[in-house]
Amino acid sequence: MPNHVPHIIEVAIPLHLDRTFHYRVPREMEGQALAGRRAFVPFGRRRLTGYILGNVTAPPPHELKEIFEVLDPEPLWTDSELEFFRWVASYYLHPLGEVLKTALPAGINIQDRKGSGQDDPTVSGGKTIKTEIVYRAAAPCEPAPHLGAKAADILGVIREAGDIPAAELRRRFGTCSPQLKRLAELGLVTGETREVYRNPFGDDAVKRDTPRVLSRHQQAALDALCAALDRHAFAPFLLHGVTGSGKTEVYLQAIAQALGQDKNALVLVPEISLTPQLVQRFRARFGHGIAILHSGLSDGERYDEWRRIRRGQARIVIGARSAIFAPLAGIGIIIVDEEHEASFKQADGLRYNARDLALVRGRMERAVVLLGSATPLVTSRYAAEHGKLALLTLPERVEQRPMPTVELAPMKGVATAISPLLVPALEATLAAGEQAIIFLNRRGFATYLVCAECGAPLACPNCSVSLTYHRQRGQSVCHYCDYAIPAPGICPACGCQELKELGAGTERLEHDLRELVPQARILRMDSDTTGGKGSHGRLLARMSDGSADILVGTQMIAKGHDFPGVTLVGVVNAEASLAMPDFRAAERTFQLLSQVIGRAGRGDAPGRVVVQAQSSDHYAIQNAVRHDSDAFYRQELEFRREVGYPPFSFLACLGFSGTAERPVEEHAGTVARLLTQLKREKGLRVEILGPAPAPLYRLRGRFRRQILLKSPTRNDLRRLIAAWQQNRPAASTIREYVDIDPVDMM
DNA sequence: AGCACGCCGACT
DNA sequence: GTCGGCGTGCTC
Repeated sequence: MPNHVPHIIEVAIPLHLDRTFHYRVPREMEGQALAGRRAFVPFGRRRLTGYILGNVTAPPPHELKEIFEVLDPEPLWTDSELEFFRWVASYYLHPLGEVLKTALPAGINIQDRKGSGQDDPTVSGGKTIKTEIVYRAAAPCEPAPHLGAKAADILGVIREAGDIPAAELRRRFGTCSPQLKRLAELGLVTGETREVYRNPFGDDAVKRDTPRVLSRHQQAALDALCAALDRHAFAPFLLHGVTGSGKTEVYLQAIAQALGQDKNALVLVPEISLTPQLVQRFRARFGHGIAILHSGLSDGERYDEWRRIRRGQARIVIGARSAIFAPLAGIGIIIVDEEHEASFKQADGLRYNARDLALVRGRMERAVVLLGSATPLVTSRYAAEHGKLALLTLPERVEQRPMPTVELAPMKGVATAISPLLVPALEATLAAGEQAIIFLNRRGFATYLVCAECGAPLACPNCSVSLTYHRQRGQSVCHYCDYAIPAPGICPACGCQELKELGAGTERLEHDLRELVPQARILRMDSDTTGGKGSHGRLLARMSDGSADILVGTQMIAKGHDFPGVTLVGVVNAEASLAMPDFRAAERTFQLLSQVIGRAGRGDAPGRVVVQAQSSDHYAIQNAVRHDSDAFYRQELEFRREVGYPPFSFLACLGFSGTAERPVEEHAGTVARLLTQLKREKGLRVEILGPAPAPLYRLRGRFRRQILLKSPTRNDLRRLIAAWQQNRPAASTIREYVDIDPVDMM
C-alpha cells in the first residue's frame, strides 16, 4: 500500500453548536465528498446528517471519525450559495448547520437516526421522490393478436397517445393492470418508471395575457429598472407606489426584461398575500417555469419545487420569506412585494428578515433588488433619502381612479362602538347593493372587564394583561397564554359577580351591527372564526359571491385579498395600535390604516371610508386619512431625529427575562458575553435596556437557548440612547434580535 | 439539541 | 439499598 494523504472534510452539523467538525473520508468516497453535499456522519453516539463545507488541508491534532456515506449525487448548493449561507449564519449569530437545514425543504431535512445497524436501508438521500409508470406502444403498426376487448381498447389508447401514464389509464379504464401486464408480456407495450413533480397548481390552465400599457410613472420606474438590469451590477430600489398604482405590472415587465437577459427572478411576498390572484397573474404572463414556495405546500410538493428550481427548470420563483433561500441560480432580479410586512421576519429558530436578506443576496448575485410597497418601512424611506436605495414612485392610481373619500368620525363622548356616522353609510351601501367591511384590530366581545363594585380589572394570573371576554366561547381568555376562565368571571378582588364590559372587539361589533342594520348579512373574520382549515377561504368566497353584505374583521381582512364589491370601509378604534409598546407603533398604525383605506372602492365607483377615532390628532392617522404618505414619512423621520434615535440601523437589542428561581440579574454573565461578541464581531454598539415590562415570557432551564423577542418601545429607545450617549449601560435585561438594515452595512 | 455522567431525596 | 430528579459538559 502506498502512503496516502487522508482526505479530510469540514462538516456543518445542524445542531446548536457554534463550530464545524472534521471527518475523514473513506477512500471509496473520495470523489463524492464535495462541498454542498450532505454526509451521514457519526456524532457522539448519534448518527446524523451534516453538510459538507469543503476540504481541509491541515488536519486537526486529534482523532477523526469517518463519514458513513455521502447522501447526494449532486451538490445541493453552489459555492456562492454557501457563501450567502455563511453570511447569514454570521450575521444572525446562528450555527451554519442550522442555517443550511433551514434552507432545505422539509422532508429531506432530517435524517437523524441512532442505533447500531450499518444495514439501515432507509439512510440515503431524499425519500420522497415521486414516480409514475409510463406506458408506451412498442411496435405501433403491428396488428394486435387476439386480445380481450378491454385490452384492445387500452392498446388503442396507448398507441394513439404515444406514451401515457398508468394513472391516466386507470382513470379511463378503472383497474387495468392485468391487461397491461398481458400487453407487456406480448411485447406490445413497455412500461418505464420516471420521476414526476407534484404540481401545486393542479391542472387548471390559465388564460395568457400580454403586457399592459404603462402609465408615465410606471414607465419611468421600469426604465430605471431595465437600465440597472443592463448594467449587471447590484442595484437596490425602493418602489413606493400608492395602492392601485400598478406595482405588479412593473414587476412583471421588469422580470420579463431579466428573463430576456437569460437571468432568473425571485419574488418574495408576505405569506398572507400569497393568494391565488398574484400567482395567477404571473402564470398568465409567463406560463410555465414558475415555482412557488410557501407554507401551504405539502413536504412532497415543496421538495419537488425545490428540485425543479435546483435543476434550472423554473425561471421564476414566487414564495414567502423562506424562498430567499431558494436554490435559484443566475438571479437577475429579486422583488420583495409589500416590503414593510412583518411576516418577512422569521421569529424563531434562525431569526432572519427575508427583506433584509434580499438585499444581501442581491448584492452577492449582482442583481437588481426591488422593494415595493404603498407604505414602506421608515428605514427604507430613510435609506432612499440617503441614496442607499434608488427611489421610484408611483403617485397615481392607474386609469385615473380616484382615491377613496375618507371621513373622520370623532368618538369622544360617543357611547356606542359604532359611530352614528357609520350607520347611515352602511344603510346606503346596502341599499345600493354594495358591500362593506368593518375593521377593528381586536377580537372578542369585550377587551377588558372591570368590577362594577370595586373597579378592579380582570387580569391573567400568568401574564398580568387583561382578559378578553369571548361571548360565543363563554370564556374570558388571555390573548397571550390562552389562559381561560368561564365567562365572564367574578371579580378577583371582591368576589362581585357583576363585571363591566369595556372595550369592543370584533365579536361585539358583529353583535351591535346585527341590531343596527338588521337587514344586513354579516360575516365575521378573525382568528376565532377561521380556526378550521379552509374556513378562511369560505368566508372570503361568501363575500365575493355576494352572499354577504358586511364583513367584520381584524387585520386579516386588511391584507392580501381583494374585495371587488366593497365600496365602504369602516375603521373602528383607529388609534388603538398607536398604544402598542413598540417604537414603530406610529409607523404600523399608518401602514395598517392606509392599507384598510385602500380596500375601499372598485373600478367604477370611488370608495368611501369612515375612520372612527377617539382622537385623530396624531400625524399617523391624519396623513393616512389624507393619503399623504410623503407627509407621514417626513414627520416620522423628523420625530425620530428629534428624539435622537440613531438613524434606524442602530443596534441589536438583546432581551433576557428572569424567572422566580433565576432572576434576571443572574443572566448578567451571559448577556455580557453575548454583547461582547456582538461588539467584537459585528462592530455594533450595544446597550442593555431595562427589564421586559410584562412577564409574558417564561424561561426554563437553560435560558441561553431561549433568547426572546421583544420590540423596544419608544421609551426603551430613549433610555437606551441616553445610556449610549453617556457611555453607560442601562440596567438588566432585554434582547431583541438583530434589526439592522443591511443597506446600512453596505 | 441529545445524551451521558454525576450527585442528592423517596420508594418498589 | 436503588430509581430518578435535572445541572454540567461534550460531541470531529
